[in-house]
Amino acid sequence: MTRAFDVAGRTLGELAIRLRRPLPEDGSARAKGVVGQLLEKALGASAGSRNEPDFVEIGVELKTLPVGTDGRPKESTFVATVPLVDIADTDFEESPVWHKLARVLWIPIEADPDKPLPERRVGAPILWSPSDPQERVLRQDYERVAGLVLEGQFDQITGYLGEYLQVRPKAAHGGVRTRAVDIDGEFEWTGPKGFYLRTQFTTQVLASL
Amino acid sequence: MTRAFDVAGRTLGELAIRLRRPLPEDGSARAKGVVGQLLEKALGASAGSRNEPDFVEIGVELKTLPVGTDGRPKESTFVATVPLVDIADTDFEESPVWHKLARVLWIPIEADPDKPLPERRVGAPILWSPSDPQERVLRQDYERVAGLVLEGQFDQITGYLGEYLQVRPKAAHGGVRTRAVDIDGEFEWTGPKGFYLRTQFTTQVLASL
DNA sequence: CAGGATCCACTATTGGATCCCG
DNA sequence: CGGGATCCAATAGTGGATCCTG
Repeated sequence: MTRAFDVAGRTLGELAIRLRRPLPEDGSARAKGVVGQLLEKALGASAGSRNEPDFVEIGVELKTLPVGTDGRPKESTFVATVPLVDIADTDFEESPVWHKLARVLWIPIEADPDKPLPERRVGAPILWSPSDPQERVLRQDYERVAGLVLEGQFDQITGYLGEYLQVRPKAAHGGVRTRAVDIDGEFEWTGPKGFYLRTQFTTQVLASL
Repeated sequence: MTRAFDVAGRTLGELAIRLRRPLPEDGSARAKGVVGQLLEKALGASAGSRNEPDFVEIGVELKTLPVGTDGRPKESTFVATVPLVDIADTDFEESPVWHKLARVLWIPIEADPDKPLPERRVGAPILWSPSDPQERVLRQDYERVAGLVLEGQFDQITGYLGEYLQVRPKAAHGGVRTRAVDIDGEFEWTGPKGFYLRTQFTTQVLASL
């Protein structure tokens, strides 16, 4: 938290120079993900861990959150890939989704598309855990999807499902196929998918503070 | 209710013929309001009453409600004109808004824009009164507007105000001006306004049945 | 003009598609 | 490919403008 408050108020340009990392001028499609990775470095997150929080020792996941001039999130938040092969074996408590959402350090980032990336400022950090009601809804959303995966109903898994947690494609482009296991244990090809938090939900999280 | 159930399921064309009233073919801008007036005749509403329910004797207001193929309302519902001169003297209980909303006979009407007006069907009637929580919100929305009218803050009265009840222009066109009284008792010119129920709210009303 | 309403241009939302880095 | 995300075309929503009848 000390490190997080230290970067609060600084521009992305300042952070990039300090860390000797390149930073594109514009916040266009060419910059997807770079801000998240810049903040990981800036806060000293353990990089490259799999299905584990960014700060393994303290069980904290780092998430940057693009916010508009009104302070509200502009986009949904990627949480984790949907396991299309072995979701059967993971209860919610043991799922990557829960591991990542149990404790999140939210870092709001200015995201006015007209403002050059280096000039955008980092906001005040928020260390958050789901409330009990929030956890219940997240679990319900997760289990609904898990059930459909188990039944091999991959086509019924669309972005419309889920109150807080939704499922959307997660790939370089729509043509990417990955293997999944249907209810009979047979392989099937389908598009890779990811769990995302709806913007509505992260708006609610920020507003409650 | 007997009359209302009698017209349920019939087409607007059937009603028009029976009542010997003309009915435009298309549901375009040229037909605004005609369906409401057709149903008034069909159900024998007392016509031309001022700030009183359509069925004065039993205190029931008739409202047609355009619904899509999914059965949900497609438009907001006009309730009453905003009194810009003498709202000061009317508490919510004595207001035209409350007089009209205390008991409403909702008549859903098919409103697929591609379907000719005479072919559209009348739905099952719903006799409704606000629940206590609904009434509280309606009162709050009303009183907020009443307060602004009393202060002469006519420009602050926009469609954004109100959870269930909103205020929108009510005139033949934007250039129409009417007289209002400001906080000092002076006359001022402003656009005529009306109270409307948000589509969200009437959706909730229909869904609760 | 008042009562009965809908039209529609614009904004907000969003779900599917896409992009960067190592 | 997996982890970090945003883009954007299409849809849904809404507030101001407008239209009919008597």
